[in-house]
Amino acid sequence: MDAPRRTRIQQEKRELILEAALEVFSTNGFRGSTIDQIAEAAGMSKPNLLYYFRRKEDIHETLMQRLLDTWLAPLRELDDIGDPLTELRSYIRRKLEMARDFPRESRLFANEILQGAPRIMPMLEGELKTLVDEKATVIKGWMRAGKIARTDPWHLIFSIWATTQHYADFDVQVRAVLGPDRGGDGRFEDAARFLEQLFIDGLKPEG
Amino acid sequence: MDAPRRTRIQQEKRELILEAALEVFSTNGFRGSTIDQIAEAAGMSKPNLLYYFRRKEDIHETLMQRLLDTWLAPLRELDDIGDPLTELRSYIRRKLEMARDFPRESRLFANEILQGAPRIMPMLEGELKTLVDEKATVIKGWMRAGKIARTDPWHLIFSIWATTQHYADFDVQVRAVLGPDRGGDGRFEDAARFLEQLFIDGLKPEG
DNA sequence: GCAAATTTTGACCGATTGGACAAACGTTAG
DNA sequence: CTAACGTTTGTCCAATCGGTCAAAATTTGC
Repeated sequence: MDAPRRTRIQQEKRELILEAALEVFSTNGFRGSTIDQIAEAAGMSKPNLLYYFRRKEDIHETLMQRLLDTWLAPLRELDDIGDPLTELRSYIRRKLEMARDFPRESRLFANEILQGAPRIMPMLEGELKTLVDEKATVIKGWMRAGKIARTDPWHLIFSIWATTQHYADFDVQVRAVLGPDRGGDGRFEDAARFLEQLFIDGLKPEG
Repeated sequence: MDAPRRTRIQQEKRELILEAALEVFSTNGFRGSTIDQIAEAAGMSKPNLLYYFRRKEDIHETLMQRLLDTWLAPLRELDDIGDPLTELRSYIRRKLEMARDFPRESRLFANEILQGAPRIMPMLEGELKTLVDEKATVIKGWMRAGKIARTDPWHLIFSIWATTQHYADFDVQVRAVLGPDRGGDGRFEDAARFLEQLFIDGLKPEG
């Protein structure tokens, strides 16, 4: 690997650009975003931005690489030690917190997948699949031990991704449907309570 | 309302264009799609296409209007008659079938929401919110009657949307993770089985 | 303080884009 | 057959796009 060897200004400005690009890319998609938009959001001129990143794709690629690490962190933490139901509950909670705290990252990822994941397909089939398969084995162990109900571990993970990321990716729809009164900051706590109940007990009446 | 008064050729060609545009828009987003791409997919020249739809936005708008009707149909069908758990089960099944049979429509919708729903926001706050509120009342009735567990009806509906649409919107990721053997046509039946179990019984071990 | 290296800018370029337009071509009703 | 109408095409345009480049301004190392 090549040593970056970056100036102080380079480090700062690159961060500034990446922050601006995250904002722009996550709301307009890659092709829907222009270098001018990113440059303006970063408070600099287009040629100046291109001094730090020579191509538009380089910005997107750098953003993507950083994203993937933090994005998979919660799943990596899912561990065999501790009570299985508690482990799953806290995985759901962590994912929901990420949707709340990093909605732009979630949307950037969603945009990429929606468009067929042209730039991260190898990572999906490689690193991601390996990690999920590994965790699926852990979950299967819990099922064999009678700690949680027997079901499909892969689709379980999908459903956790889907329900939690929904609150970032479909945020405008969630807020529109909940309305001004219920769509405020409390919506994430409501979601957390609901998801816990759903994943643990399901919908069938008690008794 | 103005009478369309369309020729036979106009009807046919407009359908052809809309079909091509659905394909292109759903995979590239609005800004990521060009009139040339749509024209080529429809097998006609760009000026010819512009004879039937004067602006690119007109195509998208027409597509969106049609989409919304069919998109909300399953929720409209959710009815007070019949067994509540059965009703919910078949709502989930219908939504999953739509994800399987109309993935392009799902992605078109997801793209629009991801970008802040600039063109359908009034519909989300109006028609959609009204419908969801109405069905939430029905579900609340089921809870009061002890037919299903007490929980938040709105977030329940969100979670059904999220889990089912995930199989259309994140299809490439689902297939990449499941791999060639489990990612084939059977993945929807696996998903249906899993979701039914999740929503009815949850994950806690039987006993 | 000065020279070298780094950063910023304005002007510019070719390619692509959404769209206009008039002329050519086809279809249809009388 | 023909005139009116509907359809298709080639050409063109202005705006926007990603990106280049050399010169100016600034920072940095000594």
